[in-house]
This record gives sequence, structure tokens and C-alpha cells, in this order.
Amino acid sequence: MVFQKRTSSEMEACAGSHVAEMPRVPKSARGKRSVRKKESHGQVMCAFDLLATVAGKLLDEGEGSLGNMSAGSPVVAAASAKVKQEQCDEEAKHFKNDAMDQDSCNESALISHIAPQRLVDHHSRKAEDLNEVPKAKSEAADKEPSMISCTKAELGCNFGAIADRWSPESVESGAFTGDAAANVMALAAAAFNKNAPDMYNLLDPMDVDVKPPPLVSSDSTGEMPLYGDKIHRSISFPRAPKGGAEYAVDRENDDDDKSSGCTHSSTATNRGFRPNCTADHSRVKKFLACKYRKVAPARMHKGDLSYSDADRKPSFRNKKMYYTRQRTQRSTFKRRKMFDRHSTLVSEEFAKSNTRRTTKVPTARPASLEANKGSNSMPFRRSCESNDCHVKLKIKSFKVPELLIEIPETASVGSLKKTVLEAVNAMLGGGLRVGVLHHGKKIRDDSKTLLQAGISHDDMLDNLGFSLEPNCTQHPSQFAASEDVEFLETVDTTEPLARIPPSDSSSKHGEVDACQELALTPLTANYHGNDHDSVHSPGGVSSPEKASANSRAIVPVTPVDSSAGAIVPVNKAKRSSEQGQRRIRRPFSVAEVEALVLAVEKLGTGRWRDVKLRAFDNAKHRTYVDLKDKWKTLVHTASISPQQRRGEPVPQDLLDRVLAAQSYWSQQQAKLQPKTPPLAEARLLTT
DNA sequence: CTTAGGG
DNA sequence: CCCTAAG
Repeated sequence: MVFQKRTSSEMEACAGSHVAEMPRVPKSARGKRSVRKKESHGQVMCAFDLLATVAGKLLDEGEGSLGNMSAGSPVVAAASAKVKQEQCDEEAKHFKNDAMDQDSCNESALISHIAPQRLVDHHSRKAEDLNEVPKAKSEAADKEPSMISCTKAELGCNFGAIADRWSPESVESGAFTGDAAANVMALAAAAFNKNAPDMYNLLDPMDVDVKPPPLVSSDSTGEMPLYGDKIHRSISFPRAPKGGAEYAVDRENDDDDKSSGCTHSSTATNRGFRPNCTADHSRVKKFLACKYRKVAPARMHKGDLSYSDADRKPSFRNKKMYYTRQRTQRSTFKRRKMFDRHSTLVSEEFAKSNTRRTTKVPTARPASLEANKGSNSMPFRRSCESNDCHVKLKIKSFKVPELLIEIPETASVGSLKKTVLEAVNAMLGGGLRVGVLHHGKKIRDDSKTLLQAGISHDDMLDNLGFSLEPNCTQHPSQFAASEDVEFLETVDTTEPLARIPPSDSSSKHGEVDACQELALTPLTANYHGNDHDSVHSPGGVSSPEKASANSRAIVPVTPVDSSAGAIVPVNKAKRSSEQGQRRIRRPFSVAEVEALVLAVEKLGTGRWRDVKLRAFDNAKHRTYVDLKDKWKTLVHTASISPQQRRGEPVPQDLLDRVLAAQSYWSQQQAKLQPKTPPLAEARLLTT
């Protein structure tokens, strides 16, 4: 008699480990490999440029209120926060149960009142009790009544000063992560309101250095001019309040904000380069126009962009533009390196030394540069009790959501510009949100302190990231509810505590190492992959855990303006360099490896579908082929010297198990292979 | 769709 | 990871 290979394997598995064979999953339930072959055609993608446009948008947003608002990043932030707040409220209605949304709302709320509070903080530093805040605020407002009008240009310039002054105090260990996000927001807002050239600098991953000046002992400097100090204070994080009290501060204090950031408006240098809005815009546009890059025409049809169901969700079909991950573009592959760089521009660093300052200033903008420098050199006083609890970081640039635009190849450049602009505006219409990522993981808990989030002054460089995220639901109605939800889930990563640390991080910051938990509860618990989103909502979808995967947005794109669209309906120009995109590489974490090993030990090799179902059913990415491949590499890895191994080191014991399992199962396979395995059987058959 | 292997 | 041949 001849056993079917699989059957025998299963039997052995059961016999050996007492594991009941998993019922065969119906075909319908089997993991399907996502469609990969995508077509595409004339598409122009422009991600980095978004930054430029962002500026324009923000300008617009602030237009109305700028008149009577004082300048200063806080104000700007407040302004945009207003808009965001509205949306958040809206969102809240739709996703009341979504933690992420709540977070986003908190962030927004924070932004709106953080500024005033900072000011207050400045004026009544002693008033640790939040109860005193209101009073202090009014005082503050009274003290600087004359600083109420600033121009946008000033705002922009001020950013330079602010950025440069971003004191160590700005990011204290005691600050809430939400505060951090808010602060970043403020900075971003300010940055975007700068005149174009300066903005470029800010955006240039190579330049802008927002690092704070050297720390000065708290009382060694009295030189700090009032306004300087103000500026500084205005962007620094409020002292960590106990509880979420500060969230209660109402936003009616916008008035205060108005006067808060303007103290420096009198700065002569600022006057020097006060561009007008028009100028700003044109610059932005120009910038955009110059930078847009044509990319692979990956025509996106129903989620072919991504490989995972979750990923696919936000594939705004039938839309002209999409925000998605860069990686989804296969055609972009060749340029990926370059592109990734853009997407990595999020990097910021923690300066370890207080003295080290690398302020590369824009060679292009002498004026502003000067202004900035002036302020840079200005010492300021910082008053942080614990001098070593500061997190110093510089944000080279923000990660901007990818923007995909589909436009006929025959469209004019002008229409392209317009299209891009519209897309960006559409995205920004929802306001921006700043995401904070640590070790590639999104920190969603705004109430966490930086310290708790693992962001400490002695942190490693490049562990922190910020991203600008569009406030997705501008027109919720345009999308199916489910889609929206999924989108949200996808956009965001997961709850820190429930996550598996990125492969490269040794989760040394007190983050719960979910890996072990998962890995150690093998038989029953599957490795849930990175799809910890389920933590937030049942049936959650997978979400890439890497920073690169977080910001996406659905843009209710208004049809490309008539001119562009009408001009050329020639969509047939595809077929050129299509092909699907290569999936991004997602190194297996130790936890995953362990889960895999466990499953294989149980099921044996050659049953990858079952292994997948058993241990990676929730990891939408990770197909059985992936698992098989991983096993292959594991076997290989285990057989080479440790020195030759690369990537995240896999515990030797795991590798040993790999080899053991491998040999065991291959043996089993060998036994069954020979049509005449046991002599006895052969005899029986022949007899 | 799954497996198994080469690329 | 991708791609393919096979079943």
C-alpha cells in the first residue's frame, strides 16, 4: 500500500508530537497570493515634492486667520490644528472605537493648546499646577499686545530661529509623545510657512539641522533676548503634566496664541526677506514642477499595488491619484534606492553631545540664513532640572505620504503640475498629522512620556522618525465604511506594547517583547505576524510595521482639471514597463523564525500551506512560499558559520532546531519516497 | 492553488 | 523575494 506523502507526514507529526492534525482548511479560506501582475501606464509619481506643496496648502489654510493672528509656529500650528480638530471630531464620530483616531484627535487637540500652554509655561514656570494656567495665559496675552501681527514671511523666518533654538528642553523625557508630535507639527507648520528657499532647506534631507544650540547652564546666560527666549519657549514642550490635564485646556485660548509667537516679529532681520504669498506659492510650484519624477507606470487596479489584503485595501480604485507606498511601484524598482532615500528623509538624530552642532544652512538663502544664524548664536537659557533628561533631535525632513498620480502621458506639464497640486491640496485638505515612530514603530499613545516610549536622550541615532500624515477622512462618505476603517488601520501601525520589535531593534527600551510571548506559546498561539492591528480592532488587517508603511491617505481627488483630462484620453500607452512591484523585503524577526521552526517541527517541511495557516495565518504578508523560502535560508544559515551570517542574528538554538527538524523531516520523506520502504511492506505487496 | 527549486 | 514548472 502506498501512503500519500502528506498523509504519512501528518501521521508522523501527530505521533511524534501529539498534535492533532489541523483540519484541512477549505480552499476558499486558503491564503491567496495577491494579484501581482499589474498594469500601468503613464503615471507620474511625486512624493517628495509633496513637502513643497504642503507648504502651499498650509499657507492657504492659515490665510484667513493670519491677519489677526500673531505669527510664530505655535500659532500656525494652532491654526492648522483648528482645521484638524474639526476633522478629528468628525472622525471620532465614525471611529469612536478606534484608538488611533482618538490619538489623532488628541494630537490635534494638543497642538491647538500646546502653544498657549508653553507660553504660560514661560510666564509662570513655577506654576506647575495646571490650574494656574489660565491666569498665566491672560497675563501673557497682556504682556505682548503689540506683537500681534506678523506676516507669513516672518513666520517662515521665525521658524529658522525656532528651529535653531529648539532647545534640548524641547524634547524632554518627560514630555508626552503626543506633545512631541504636536511640537513637530508646530515646527512643520512653521517650516511650511517659510518662504520657499528656506523651506527647501528644511526639506533637504541633507541640510537643515534643527538641533538645539549647546546647552548652557541654566544661569550662565542672561543674554538671551526676551524674544529669543520666547521663541524658544514657544516651541518647547510643555513640562510633562500629570495626567492628561493639559488636554483639557480649551482652545479658546487661541487668542493667546496669537500673541504668543509674535514676540520676535520686531526682529529686523526678518523684515529683510518677507516674501509674499504669491512668491511662496510660485516657488512651491516651481519646486514641484522641477522635482516630479516620472515613475513606473504601474497601473493600479484593485489593490494590485500591494501584496497583502490589508495593503490592498486602500487602493483607491477608480481614483486618479493614490497615496500609497512607494514600494508598491514595481517599475520604480530601479530607482528604489533613490526613492527610498526620500522616504527615509524622516530621519532625525539624537545628538549625543550638547556641543555638537551641525547647522548647515542653505547657501541659497543668505538673508534668511543670516537671520537664522543670528538667532543661533544667541545663547538661551534653559531650565531643566535634570539636564540629562533631554532628548535632542534634529529632523532632517519629514516623511511625506506618497502620492501617486495617474495622468496621461500626453498631458501637458502644466496640467501635471496642476494635478499634483490638486492632489496635494486634496490631501492636505484634511490637515496634517504628525506621526512619531520609534524604531520603526509608531507610537500612538500620546500619553506616554518620551521616556516610556523609549525615546531617551541616550537613545541611538536614527531610531526616531516623524511622518506627516494626511488626515484621511476628508470625505468619509466617499469610501465604504469598511474601507475607511481598514485604511485607518493600515495607515497606522500598532500598539507598541503588542508589537513585535523590528528585527533590527533589540527592544531595549522596555517595550514588551511580544515576540517571546508569541513564540513561546506555540501550539495554540500563532505567530500573529505584524498584524497587531487586530489589537485595535477585531478583524484588523495587517499593517506593515516599518515606518515606511504608515502614511497613506485616500485622497478624494477632484477630477483632474478638465484641461488635463480632456486633452488626452490616451490610456493605451502602457505595456511599457509595467510589471508588478516587487514586494518589499521584510526580514523575519526572531519571533517569526521561532514560530516557523515550531510549525515545521510539527508539520514537517513540504506542507507550507499548513505551516502558514498554523503559524502565520494572521500575517497577511508571508505567504507559504515565503515561509518555505525562509526555511530554506534558515537551513542554509544554520549550516554556515556564524560569521557568514547576516542580518538579525538568529539564536543558535533555533538554528539547531532548524537543522534537526530539517534532517528529521527529510528523513521521513526519504523513508516514504522509495516505493518500497519497509521491506515488510514490499514483501506484502509482492506476495 | 501548492510544492519544489532555481534565480 | 521572484518565477516557474509540475501536479
